Amino acid sequence: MVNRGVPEKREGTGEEAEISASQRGESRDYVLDEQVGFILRQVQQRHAALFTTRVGGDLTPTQWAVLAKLAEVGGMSQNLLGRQTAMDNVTIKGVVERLVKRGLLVTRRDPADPRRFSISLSPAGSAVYAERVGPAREVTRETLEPLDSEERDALLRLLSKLR
Amino acid sequence: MVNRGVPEKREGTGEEAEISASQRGESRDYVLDEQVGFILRQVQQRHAALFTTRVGGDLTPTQWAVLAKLAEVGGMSQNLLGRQTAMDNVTIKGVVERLVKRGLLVTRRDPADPRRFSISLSPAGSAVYAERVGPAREVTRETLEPLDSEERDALLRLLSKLR
DNA sequence: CGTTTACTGTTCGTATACGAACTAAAGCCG
DNA sequence: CGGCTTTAGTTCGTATACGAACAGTAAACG
Repeated sequence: MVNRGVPEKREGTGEEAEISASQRGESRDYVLDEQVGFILRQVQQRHAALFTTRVGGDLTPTQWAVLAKLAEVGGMSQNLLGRQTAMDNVTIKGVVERLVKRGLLVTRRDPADPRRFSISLSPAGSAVYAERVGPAREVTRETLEPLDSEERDALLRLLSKLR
Repeated sequence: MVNRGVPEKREGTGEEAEISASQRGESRDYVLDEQVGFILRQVQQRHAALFTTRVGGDLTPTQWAVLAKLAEVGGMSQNLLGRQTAMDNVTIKGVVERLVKRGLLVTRRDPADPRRFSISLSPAGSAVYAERVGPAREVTRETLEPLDSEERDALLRLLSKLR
């Protein structure tokens, strides 16, 4: 049903505004709703909404990722933490800053390398993690709820290939 | 106390981090890298990077979505456009605003309903769409490149269920 | 040893994304 | 008609996300 041949070609440039490209039929079928990037964005929006509902609006998915990673492997430098949680060094800085301000993280200068400082969970951070890891699992479960067990495995396998 | 045979490795940063929940074994296995939300975020990051490379940094995926939707179905109100492109009314406002400022969109008040105005592509907007729809297709192709044809269909089918 | 390169963290600017609260106008209904 | 609800669009505030450019230090290497 979907045209898969993909012969690339030609754009007529001199055109009138009101007649859309697809209406002229000159560009084969670029349907927004079928583009993987657009679908991905919507799935992530749904996930984020579930996260807010279940885990709570005072913790965002990115902030949770930081707490979870630190709970998982312990303290590490800010930049490494960013890499482990898929954030660039500007983003991780902001996230850490806000979590420190809320008392969930503690930072301390690394004596071996004065450029970096080690970041770890505070007792309050550990408590928040312990308290919300259940809801966080629920979010994962609910996100995948429309799929059966076999489909879930397949999806995670395929998505992981695209990371 | 649940002591499984899974040895949690410490990082060699030479510090005594808090004892993590997973190290205590009190929370069964919440591994960030296996959570669908975390994977989704990474896949979207990869897609966004490809988009910037291929389509160009002066157009974001969301801006492209607006152009593509308008090219597909023609003019419509701002809020409807937002719904069609999966943006809330605040986000779509900002996106439209920036595209109007760049001359890619035109707006005009709806005489039948003075609250709303109709948004459509300007000639310049149509030209930009025609010029970049090819690269945009490339982005979709490259994003899915790690998968074979069968896997791509499966992924899109599964993702669509989670929208 | 000193130079070059790489890494850590920073600030600045721009662009999504969304909750909350608001104005104004349309639609509905008794 | 008048009142209630819904919708279209706006403003404000906060939180990712990332490119670009920067300073300071570590590491590599000749």
